[in-house]
Amino acid sequence: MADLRAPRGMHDVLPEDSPLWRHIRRAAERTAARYDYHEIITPIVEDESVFLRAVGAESDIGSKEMYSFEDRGGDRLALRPEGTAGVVRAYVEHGMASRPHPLRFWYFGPFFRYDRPQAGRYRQLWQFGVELIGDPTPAADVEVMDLQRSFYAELGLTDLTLRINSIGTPETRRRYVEALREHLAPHVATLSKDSQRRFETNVLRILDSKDDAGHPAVQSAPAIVDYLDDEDSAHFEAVRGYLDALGIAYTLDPRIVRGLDYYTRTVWEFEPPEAGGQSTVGAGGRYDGLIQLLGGQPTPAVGFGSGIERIAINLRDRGLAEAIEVVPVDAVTIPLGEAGPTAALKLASRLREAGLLVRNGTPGRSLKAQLRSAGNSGARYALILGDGEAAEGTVQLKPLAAEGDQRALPVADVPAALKRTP
RNA sequence: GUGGGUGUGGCCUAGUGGUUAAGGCGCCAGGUUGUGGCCCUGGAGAUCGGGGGUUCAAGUCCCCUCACCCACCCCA
Repeated sequence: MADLRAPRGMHDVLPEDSPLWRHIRRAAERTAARYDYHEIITPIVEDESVFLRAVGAESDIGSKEMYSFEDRGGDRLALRPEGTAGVVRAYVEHGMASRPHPLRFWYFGPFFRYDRPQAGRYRQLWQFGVELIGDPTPAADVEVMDLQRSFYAELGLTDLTLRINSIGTPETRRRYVEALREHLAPHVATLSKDSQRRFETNVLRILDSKDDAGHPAVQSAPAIVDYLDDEDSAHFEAVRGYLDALGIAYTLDPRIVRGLDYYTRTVWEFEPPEAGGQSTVGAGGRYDGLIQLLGGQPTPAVGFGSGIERIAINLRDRGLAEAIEVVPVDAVTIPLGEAGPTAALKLASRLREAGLLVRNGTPGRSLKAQLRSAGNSGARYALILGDGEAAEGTVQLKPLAAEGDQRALPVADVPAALKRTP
């Protein structure tokens, strides 16, 4: 066992895993472009207060899952635990309020949460997310949901279920929490230990409890949608109408409550059909209060974040990861003798300028060893260059994964011979 | 933070308390001087996660610890 290893909960993406990641990233880029979203790249580190104000110092993320530290100048900084706060900070800092609204952003990058690792949960995780800022209409919520749906569909994940809920305003939640507490109070003693704890700390979470899912008091609990005011109700109604019009299937789930403080009104999650532990692939919601919270003008906004690792897990589970195309090597040079290495270097360079994908062989190894390694690389051709070939300006073109017989040909003719036939 | 499971070369695995820890995959080399894939031969590579203990003897039993996996919790 190596004594040096990646930090706990953090993973290397090895070259053999990269094609899958690139595949996902490209799907994200293409989807965002189709909806006219623009990439924003914010620092991986922010002032700690950016996150504390956004996610709430009381939330788990804010209170115990942040990688916070003091830099040499004494500033309190933190590795970003999520994407929205940084985007909103940039929006406010750069005075984007004066740009024509709405504004559409997307991001793709690593995030950090100090949490105990398990399946689908990592201390460094990657997310693709979008933010639509300055559009208060229900159509904006649905545009973002539809973008997310389209992203998954492009990857072949067409069986995810969309669950939605509305959690209204902070005021709605306050009233609802009160009602919920009142409803559950007589039954606290019969709930699980975790739920008893949550009764004090975070009542909403009881609705999410695995242990108490079948508990009569939990099943008969009031739903937050019944506590929405007229405007929030109308908004949610409209969201559902648009989803229906688009033919996007969804289920109402009154148990989606959210750990982050900044969400308002519509919240949603995409989950695989056989939902297990860390199964949510991506989740989003409206956050009409956040921009003001971070020092901007009151501005409505909506967005989602989606975990790349969880997407990768789902693609692998469904056998969708193998189908990803890897561009094959066109040729491998095989230098032999005294003059081979120079000739190989020159030919390889020339072929690459012609747009071909060429691996240069390692001088000094036997022909047999070089051919073996060339064959394993999946290359279409081997280009054998020894003293004889160098002297007469030719090369032995040997098909490996391609059709045909080996033949000698002038170096100048190689680019044409290697041209891929479509 | 809580609970359960698992740690043997790069990977997968074998190994009733008893010589130098075995095999497969992979890697390297060779099977005559320049021709891959199949086959054959050889080689490199493991202080059996780490530390303590029991024993004449520990990969094997006990304790501690670390890591990974899984679940809770939490979250996207």
